[in-house]
Amino acid sequence: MLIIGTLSDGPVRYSELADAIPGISQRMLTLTLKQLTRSGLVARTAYAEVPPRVEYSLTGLGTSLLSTVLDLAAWSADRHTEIRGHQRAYDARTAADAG
Amino acid sequence: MLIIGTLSDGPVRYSELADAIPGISQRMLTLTLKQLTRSGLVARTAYAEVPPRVEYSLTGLGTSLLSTVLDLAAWSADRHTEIRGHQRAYDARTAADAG
DNA sequence: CCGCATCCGAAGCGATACTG
DNA sequence: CAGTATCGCTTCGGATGCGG
Repeated sequence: MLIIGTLSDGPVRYSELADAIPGISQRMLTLTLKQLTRSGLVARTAYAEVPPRVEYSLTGLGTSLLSTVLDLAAWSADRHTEIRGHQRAYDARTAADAG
Repeated sequence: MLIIGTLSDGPVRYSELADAIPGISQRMLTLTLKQLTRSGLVARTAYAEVPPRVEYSLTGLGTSLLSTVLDLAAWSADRHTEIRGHQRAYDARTAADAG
């Protein structure tokens, strides 16, 4: 989902994806990009240059998923604080039960 | 996501969720329900009966995510065959490269 | 010089057995 | 019925090496 969202503005390089999605491991990024490419949501373009460059972009199929993903991202951003509050309250309640 | 979608029609029992989501393990179902409850998306209601009964339902916060989740489910159902085709083509190409 | 395959210890999962 | 505790195996993250 985060990868799809990051590709919304056009082609993005591998290292730019890694920077745009903090916390993702190199392994997971490579693996997920491979799955997305395999499923036809993302296109991979390698340029035979020095230094080497690989760009990933959304296909038509990938773009058809974009609006839903952006909806989800907006929902997540809007409710993030509220959800955090619920989690803190829940954890406090759980800690109280444990003590 | 599948849990949210399953709860769209009203309260659902634990075992009904397990039946509605084939392939999910007991562990993952319990763990995910706990996370959703902790985040305030799902409410857990236990009835002191024999046999015991526990119902899970969407909160207001959970319901606010429902439309996006249903969009995603619809997209998934619509594009499923197309995506499978891409995967098969990709695998055939990969196998050819390997051989 | 970037992108990514590979190796290793650690964490997570699914299946099973068991409890209130 | 609705979970929790345990075990074996898969998968993950981080470090390293190499092809293009």
